[in-house]
Amino acid sequence: MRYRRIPDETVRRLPIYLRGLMVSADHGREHISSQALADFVGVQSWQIRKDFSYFGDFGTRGVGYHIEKLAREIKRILRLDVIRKAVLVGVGDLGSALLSYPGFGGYGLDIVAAFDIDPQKIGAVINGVCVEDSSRIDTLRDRGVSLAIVAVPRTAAQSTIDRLAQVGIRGILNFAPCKVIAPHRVKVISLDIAMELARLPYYMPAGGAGEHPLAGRSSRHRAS
Amino acid sequence: MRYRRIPDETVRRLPIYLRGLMVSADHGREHISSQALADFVGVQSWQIRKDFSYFGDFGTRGVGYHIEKLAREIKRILRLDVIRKAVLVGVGDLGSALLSYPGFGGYGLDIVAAFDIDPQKIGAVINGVCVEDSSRIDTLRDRGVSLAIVAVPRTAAQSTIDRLAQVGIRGILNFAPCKVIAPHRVKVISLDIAMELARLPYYMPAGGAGEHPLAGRSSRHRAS
DNA sequence: CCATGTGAAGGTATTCACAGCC
DNA sequence: GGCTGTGAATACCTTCACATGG
Repeated sequence: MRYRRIPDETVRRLPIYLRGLMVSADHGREHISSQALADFVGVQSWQIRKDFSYFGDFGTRGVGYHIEKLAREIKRILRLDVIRKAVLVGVGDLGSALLSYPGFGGYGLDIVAAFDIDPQKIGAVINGVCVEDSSRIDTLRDRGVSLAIVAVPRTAAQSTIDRLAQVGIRGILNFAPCKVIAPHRVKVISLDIAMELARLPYYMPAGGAGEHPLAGRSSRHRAS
Repeated sequence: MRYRRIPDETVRRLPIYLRGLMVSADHGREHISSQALADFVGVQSWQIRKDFSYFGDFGTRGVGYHIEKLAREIKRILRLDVIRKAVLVGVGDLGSALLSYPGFGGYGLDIVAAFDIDPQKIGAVINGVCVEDSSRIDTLRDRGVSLAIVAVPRTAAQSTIDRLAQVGIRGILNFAPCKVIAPHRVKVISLDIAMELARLPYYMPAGGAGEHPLAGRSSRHRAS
């Protein structure tokens, strides 16, 4: 059935499929079955078919999915079919690493500017991007940027996000380990690296010292 | 009711509560209500109470939760009640940033070693940790390390994880953008930064160019 | 009274099994 | 024969409403 609402969990998996398809496309094959893609990306084949079923029929029965076409379609759905400009705020260790991070290009994401309040850092050029003073965030209004990555200390996160929201940024990836709020028109996704690592010990099978008896090995959902 | 299985989604939120409690403890208060904690961490109050209900009665009706006691209890459940040693493999830009990342300590996580194959990097000291040759991963067997962070290129991820599994690592946080497999006794959580950023455009309310009509503003689950 | 803890209801996502089509 | 697409069944999680206890 076409055009049901796409579940959030499906949206979460679409980039995984896209990543797999982009790598898979290099292998020279033209079509791929849900089973083959499943093996490649680590999701069950029926889950893949179900996910794809939410937005029409891309597959050919008996053949599989046309890799190129499917990748294009997923990009369209995720709105990754245009180059999108992003900026980085907070050029600390993590921020610098993100500026040099090669993975964004594959999704059509392009970091075009970086900001920091530290005079020592302003003027530095990292991976072709010049670090500007944070006060110049205001100039973003006219630069056609829709995305921002926030890698500032916790105490500066909320004010940074307020500022970005004011100048028309519409999506923010936040690395600061705290709750932040933004206007409805701005979507924020938060990523707390330490928290992810902190989740690991719970799932590690017993084997060290005193262990509690609760941890179920269940996890149907997102294994990671 | 005590001792039902703890839902995965609850486990995912426990570190959020812990983070909030640790910050909140500094404010001098001794007790906190589910409502106050809810406002602070950005989760609904009944969700918090439900989550806590899976592992016994920590609260006092009419008063709230004892911050110190609750934090200790959450740490115990997440098995963060001991200092855990972690290692980093892959000292590139991201790896270096992670070595300097100050957030792990709060959860009792301590990065005690780092590995890379690049001779240029071996011997360097970052944040008090000396970079060793990757061949020395084998020496981990006797160093009492249970966690590893993998920040190597995609092509090296699987072999790195195989190696870590062999020497007794039991939990891995993987930053390489690909599917990886590990023995059952090893829990892997994967984090693909570019993929998170790629998820943003889908959720950004219309306002630019041609937009598709599907994006529901639903998202009951994890807003981020 | 105030705030917790929890059955019950409601909603969402996963999993199955197979009809339908190439 | 092989593979997709999907209703139905199942499992899980969220949300509500209120009994229960300090």
